[in-house]
Parts: sequence; C-alpha cells; structure tokens
Amino acid sequence: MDIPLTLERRLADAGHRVTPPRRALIGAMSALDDRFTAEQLQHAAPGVGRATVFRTLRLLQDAGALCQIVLDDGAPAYRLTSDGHHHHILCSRCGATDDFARCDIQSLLDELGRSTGYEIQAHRLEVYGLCARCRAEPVPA
Amino acid sequence: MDIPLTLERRLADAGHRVTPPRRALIGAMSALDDRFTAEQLQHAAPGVGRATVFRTLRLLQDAGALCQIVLDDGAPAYRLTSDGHHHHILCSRCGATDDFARCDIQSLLDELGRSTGYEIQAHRLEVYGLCARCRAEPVPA
DNA sequence: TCGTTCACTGAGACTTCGTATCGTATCGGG
DNA sequence: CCCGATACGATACGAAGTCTCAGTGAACGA
Repeated sequence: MDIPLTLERRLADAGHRVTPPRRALIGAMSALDDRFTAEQLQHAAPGVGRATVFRTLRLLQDAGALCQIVLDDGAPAYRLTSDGHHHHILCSRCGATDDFARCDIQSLLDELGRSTGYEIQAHRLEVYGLCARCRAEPVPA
Repeated sequence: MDIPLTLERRLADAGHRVTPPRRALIGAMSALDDRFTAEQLQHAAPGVGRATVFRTLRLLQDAGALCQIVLDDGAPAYRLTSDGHHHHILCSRCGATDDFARCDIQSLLDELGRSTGYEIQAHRLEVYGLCARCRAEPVPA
C-alpha cells in the first residue's frame, strides 16, 4: 500500500484539504525513520512553516494515522501507525520502533478500576529495550 | 511519617547537602497537590532559582523519592512517591493521582521480548480516567 | 587559624517543543 | 466572478529543561 496516498486519503476523508505543504510533510514522514521528531520532520520538508508542521502532525493524529510516542528520556517523537489500539516497543540504542497490538492488561485495568473507583478512559504503555540487532552487536559503538 | 524530614534524610543519605533552597523546595512539594509541575514548584518556593528547581527535582528522582509522570496531553509533572516499581492512575478532570504497585504485565513483557527479540529493559505505564469523586459529580463544571 | 577545595547557589542565556496571533493566499461553492 | 472558509508562513510567545558562570559558604587539612 502506498503510504503517502493512504495518508492523503485520510486527510481528505476527515474533511481536510490536501495542500502542497501537507503533501510535502506526508512525503517526508514516509521517507523518515520509524520514528521522527518534529524538528526532523520540519528539516525534511524545507519551506514548510513551523506552525504547519505541528498543525499537520495534529491533524494526522486526530485522523488516527500518526501517534506520538514518549522516548525513555521523556522526549516526544512521532510515528506513522496503523489504526487501532496498540503500543510501542523502542530500542534505546538504535531508535528502532515497533508496534504491538496485543494488550493483555485489560484485566489489570478492570481490576484497577474496581479497586480505585476510577472510570478508566485511556492508558499509555511504552516499552524500552534493545532490539535484536543491537543485542547482537558487541559494543555500544 | 513526616514527609519533609524523610526527603531531607534521603538527600543526606545519598551524599547531598540539605541546604535552605532544597529545604524550601521539599517543603513546597509536600504542600502541593498530588502532582505538580516544575513551574508550580518554582512558584511555591519563591527566591529559589530555576536551575536549582530542576537540579533538586533530578536529585530526588535519582534518590527514588520522586517520579516524573506524563499527563494525558503529554505534559510532564512530578509526584512524591514511595520506593519501588509502580505506576500512576490520573484523574483527567481534577488532577488526583494515585499509585498502584501491582504490575501484572510481566508475562506480557516476557512474551513480547520473545516474539520481538528485544531485551526489555524498562516500561512506562500511565492510566487515565475519572476518579470516584469526579464520576459522582453531575457536570464537568 | 588560615586557606583550599568542593558542593551548591542564582542569574541568565540558550534550546526544544508546542501554541496563539495575524495578515495573506487559495480553494471551492454559489 | 465573488465570497467565505480553510490553510498558509512569519513571528511572538510560553513552558520545559540544560548550560555556563561567577560567587558563596561549609568542610577539612595544615
């Protein structure tokens, strides 16, 4: 599936225009790594204003095509993603990022809601570690 | 247990001095809500420099007496906390924050490590919802 | 007691992330 | 063709956090 086309479709379906700056940003996102920062994205789409970068990031998030992730040091990053509930597993050395859809914590959340009285609405789970390739490498470069 | 004294003890045990600015910050933290931002803390401890606020926040984090939490909008906040592995459940309306120590996701993480090849080192889990009191209230003010 | 050392300090500059404002441009419907 | 909605870039702004720097002050050894 052509990622840029899919994203443009998403925008259009959500009632937004597909303008040249947005197209440029979508192309840049598709060409960037698994995860990227707002700064990287802006750099990869020269001529696009800062505000438009963040506006478009938000649009795509609202459309469910992009999600924001929190790195282990707390810094934010973004990632194109498939729909639906999922979480991320991040390599802290090389930056690799993968999704996993399995989320077996529903029972934990249910029980948590019971014991605390909270009505649970959302959760955020990020997993940090070393990807298989980095594990295999001898020394942290 | 006297929270400020405990925190001062923590600092001292970690080989740091207990200075007037640090004492002021500790007092302010104890008087603030469940969770607070760096800005709130600095405001609650007038005269203490910005750098010292962040330095002290880091010291207490390193000492395991404080942890940083990520709000549902991604904004950072801090919370005095007991030792050990735990997570947070946050009320998105009133700001109430509670800890929960149960963390039944170890089996999920183990399996995730197996299936992805990652060596899992850490994870972050935040749960968002409405606390019992806010659920009972009629309208979101 | 004197002097050195070292942890700590506030001020302030700087970076990054993200939002708000504002005047302009552009698209699409009538 | 016109008009309003949408989107644009520039820019200022605010919050978070780091870094540098010169000064202070307590601990400690001579």
